[in-house]
Amino acid sequence: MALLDHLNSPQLAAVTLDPQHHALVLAGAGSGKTRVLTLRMAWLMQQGLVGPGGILAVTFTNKAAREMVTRMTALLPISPRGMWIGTFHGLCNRMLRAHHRDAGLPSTFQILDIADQLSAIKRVLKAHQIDDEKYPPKQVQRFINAAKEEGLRPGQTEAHDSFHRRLDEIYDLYQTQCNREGVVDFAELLLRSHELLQQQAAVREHYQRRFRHILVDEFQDTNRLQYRWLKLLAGGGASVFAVGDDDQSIYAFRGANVGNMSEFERDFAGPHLIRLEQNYRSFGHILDSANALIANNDGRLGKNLWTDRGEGEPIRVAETVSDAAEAQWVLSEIQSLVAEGRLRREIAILYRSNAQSRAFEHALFSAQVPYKVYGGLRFFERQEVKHALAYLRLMENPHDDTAFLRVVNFPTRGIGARTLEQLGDVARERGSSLYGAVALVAGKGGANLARFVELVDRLRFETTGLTLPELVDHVLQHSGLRQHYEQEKDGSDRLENLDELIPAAAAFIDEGPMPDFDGDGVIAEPLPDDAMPALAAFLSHAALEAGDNQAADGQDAVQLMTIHAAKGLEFEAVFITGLEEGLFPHENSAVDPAGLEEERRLMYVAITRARERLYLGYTQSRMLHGQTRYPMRSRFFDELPESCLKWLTPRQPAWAQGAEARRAAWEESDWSPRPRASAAGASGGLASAGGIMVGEQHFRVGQSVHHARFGEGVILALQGSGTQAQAQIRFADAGTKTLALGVAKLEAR
DNA sequence: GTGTCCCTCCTCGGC
DNA sequence: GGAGGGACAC
Repeated sequence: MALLDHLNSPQLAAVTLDPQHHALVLAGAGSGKTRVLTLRMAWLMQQGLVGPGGILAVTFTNKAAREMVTRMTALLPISPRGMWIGTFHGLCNRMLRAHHRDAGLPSTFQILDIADQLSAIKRVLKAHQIDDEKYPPKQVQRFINAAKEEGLRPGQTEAHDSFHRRLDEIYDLYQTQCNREGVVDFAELLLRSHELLQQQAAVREHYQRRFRHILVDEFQDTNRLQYRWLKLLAGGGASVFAVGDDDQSIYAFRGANVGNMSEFERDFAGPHLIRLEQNYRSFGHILDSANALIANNDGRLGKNLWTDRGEGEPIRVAETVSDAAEAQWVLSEIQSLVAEGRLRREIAILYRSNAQSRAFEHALFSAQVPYKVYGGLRFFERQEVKHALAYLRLMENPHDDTAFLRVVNFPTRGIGARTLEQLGDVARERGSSLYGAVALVAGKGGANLARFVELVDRLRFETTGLTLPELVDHVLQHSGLRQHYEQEKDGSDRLENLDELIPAAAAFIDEGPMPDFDGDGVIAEPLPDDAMPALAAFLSHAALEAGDNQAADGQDAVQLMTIHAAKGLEFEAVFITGLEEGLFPHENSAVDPAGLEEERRLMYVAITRARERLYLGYTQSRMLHGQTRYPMRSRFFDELPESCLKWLTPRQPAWAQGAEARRAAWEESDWSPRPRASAAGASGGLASAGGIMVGEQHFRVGQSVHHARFGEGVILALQGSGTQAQAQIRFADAGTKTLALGVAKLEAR
């Protein structure tokens, strides 16, 4: 059958697995994962084993979902309309819209993005006079989201001390506020949807009957709640086809639980485990390096990538004197690659943190090499766009206090902090929204508030019956936003973005009618056919899909991005830069073994992005937080097979690395490296990474230490010697401290 | 009520 | 080094 041509045998086994069986597909980088996933769906339908309505396919990003739909429709002449293919959040939103009453939500519920959520939390703290220094909003936000991702409601979190009991109370206050305002945050979409399925038998049974095949992409990135949601949906006998790679799990820091992979094996009674290990992307040296590196991690499910493409070029490594020099090196290599005829868009510069992009941008810009930086603010996250959306949200749901506060005095209309404080007090007393309390504020402030409410009501009234793009245009014009940015100096960029909302709305409408929330209409309620659902859907879209961060200009440009952003992508040539202790592995992650393993997986992801050429760079000195650091080269170099590497600069022994070595070299004005007495015996290998002796103790950068008061930490930098010796140490709980090694009692770990 | 300066803090980031 | 938030002057 044409559908199955050119598949290797594990791929074929996965695609044509008995439809009754569950499967866990361990799909290595570049092993044809997306192809297997889409072919599996196509095969099931082509064999008549399931119709489009019986499939639920879930991904993490909108991009991945779109790609799946595109590939699918290329394989089979079907409309993806009846199919549930989307992100976890997108699908949960769809379910909650259809069953909002059963889920206890207003039909007009709005979605808070992370920024909206943070401002909602700040309001909670303020309204209840909670000290925001003791309970920093960001920390409260992390606590709430982590609790929700574990499926925990207020009162159910582990409150073993007064601090956490208070956090739990704040969580409760926050949730009450969200419920009153009719808003849900991202984690709430998941949690509500899970509770809906759990508590409403009719809804649960409906979807369990409907979905016969559940497919999950990037399964290693699922959190506990997402896994429970899947389990609940599969509870009616559906087959689950989970595809993932434990070695590419790089999102534990935001709640991903790789443990779901082994749990899946248990819960689904030993599913068929299929390994896709043949790599169609990279040459041998690249894969050998990736395999050797990742072998240093414990508890892997186990997998070894191989290729029949041959060894290819060695991996080129360079040490440079500074971050600027590193950028110059990368630039000159890129110029040679381009001269050889490679496309710039096939070349990627990868880094651990966004701050590193500046040096590369500077070098590329000066040399007039086109480049594109990924990351940063995206369209729907821009201030001016969020302002416009806030007006739209208020028209849809006037009790959305977050939206209210964002624009109540923007553009300024004489409503200040004092007036808003009064308004807040009144609203709290009456338990109403800010909008609902406006009439009770007297005086000049009250009159201004009344004018604002009139404006919103008028906008709603005037736009009835308009199409979505017309509606948006009207609001931009009559809210005063457009005039505001016209008058503002340097406001032209913002004005452009603002106006871009109109075509964005038009494009949204063109993408097709609103998804029928549930095609069979048995449970879902029919929706009225006027502009309001379009607006509601558009607002969901804006929250769930923040849009591109930069318009694609079609120019052939070098790609700059973090390694996280590069996951899932591939390039002919890849530069992995800033391979230094403290940066990569990052100092915040090096304190515990789990963090270090995640850094190693990140390095694994970075290496496996390259098809033909791979370059590794590190530097002797780097500007970080406005300070110059003298880092050691990354420990990951010691985990790569020497036979795969080609050093473009001499490989310096480990003792010649780091601050102490630089200081010594400078003081002695002696650039011929030789071992120093303090590091005698150091001759390569992990344990010998330079450092200094203080009394009987030997310290080195990257070492884990214990301090009686500050707890566990890791040495970031060393300076001085003997009684003058100091160490900069990052402690897990106490932050970064500079300690005198002769005085501080440190235990080596 | 509004605008400006200074102080702080600092990974990775999709939905 | 640079963004964002709070304190303070107009």
